[in-house]
Amino acid sequence: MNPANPVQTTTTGTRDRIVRATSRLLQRQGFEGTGIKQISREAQATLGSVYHFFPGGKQELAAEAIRHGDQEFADLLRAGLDSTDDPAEAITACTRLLAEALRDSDWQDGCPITTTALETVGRAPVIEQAVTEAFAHWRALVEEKLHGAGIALTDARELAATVINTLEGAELAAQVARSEEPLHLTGRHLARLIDTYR
Amino acid sequence: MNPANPVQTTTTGTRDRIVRATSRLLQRQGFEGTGIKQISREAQATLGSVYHFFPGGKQELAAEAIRHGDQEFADLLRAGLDSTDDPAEAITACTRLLAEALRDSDWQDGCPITTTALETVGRAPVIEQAVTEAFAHWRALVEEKLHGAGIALTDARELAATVINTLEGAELAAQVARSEEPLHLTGRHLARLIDTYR
DNA sequence: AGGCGACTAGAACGAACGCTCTATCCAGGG
DNA sequence: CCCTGGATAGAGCGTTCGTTCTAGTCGCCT
Repeated sequence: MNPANPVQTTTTGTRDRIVRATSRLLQRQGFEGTGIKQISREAQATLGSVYHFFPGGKQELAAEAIRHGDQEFADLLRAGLDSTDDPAEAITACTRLLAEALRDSDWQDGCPITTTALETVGRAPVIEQAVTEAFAHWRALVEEKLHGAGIALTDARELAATVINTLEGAELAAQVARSEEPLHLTGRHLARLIDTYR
Repeated sequence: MNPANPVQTTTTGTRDRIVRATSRLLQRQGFEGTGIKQISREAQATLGSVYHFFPGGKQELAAEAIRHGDQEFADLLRAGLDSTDDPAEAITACTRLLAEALRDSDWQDGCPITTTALETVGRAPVIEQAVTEAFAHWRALVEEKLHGAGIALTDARELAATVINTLEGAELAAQVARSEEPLHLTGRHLARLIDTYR
């Protein structure tokens, strides 16, 4: 319990496995379609462990998994945005990364939080909070890039919101159609839109 | 059974109530979150009636409900698109209608098919088929409008895809944020994008 | 009048759900 | 050496799930 001590590895190991497994399952089958027992099985943990770490039950666990997905998506976004100085090119780089990840997962891994967000909107405040924060987080990353490239702050903020929303929609379309095209197309259109602001 | 006869009212009444109730429930709570018993309760029908009209069970029923939602959304889209000749203005009219409908339902009724689409992608072919057709249907409506307004066919087709995808993303954002703003913002950005093609 | 098919009605099935509970394990401190 | 408390383990609770099944009602055709 000494805060100076390194965290014990077994504990964080189990908790972390549970969160990761939950995040992936929510991404692929949504909140209602994922059972706690399936999570514990997939995470190689027992039911007891799950409720030990998440006494708030499924909702608390899902909220934590959403935060994990938030970070995951933010990492991909950052990788795309940092790949070039040009803001329009940077967005198309993001769509390219998203398309690759989606294809490589056999069209299974779309946005890690959208399905759960839609299922629980207006009925699970703990989860909704995590979702709201994730979207704000992603918008902030894009906004910073656009503003840093010389776009006026208000324009950058508004564009960032549309960029994130459009990426969400394109990812959904790509997943349903099992095709990278909606994402690539969206990349081109977003780049064109951004270029009208310079 | 004479095809010239008017359809018997009671039969279509019950079937129709079941489809409508299913459509609304899928829109609000998704596929996994909606039970057949809840549907029969809400539709004022019995379990027997549900399985009588939809022997394929939950999936067949959901597919039919998706087709219903397809028509519903298409009607709204047409209303927006027909409200003016200018294609860019027409799209913002659509975002306005969507924002109103969402607000008036207390942020409950987003896109009627997205949640179910995400939950069942890659695991319920009957539903996926209906989803694919709905998206294609909506794209076609927008494409026709854009092409009719003088935009080249290829550009119109590509733009239509992005328009639909972006509307999906904006509706999701608006629902989560309980705000009309993402939709209005998207309307302005899409209009701007479309205007670059003229 | 009789029968037939469309439709309604809901009890019952096994399986799975989220969650609670008790029992056990085990490392670190007294 | 035992004690303590975090962590693991899984049986079992009551409920609901999707589906099946049998029984009954009703209107229409011959």
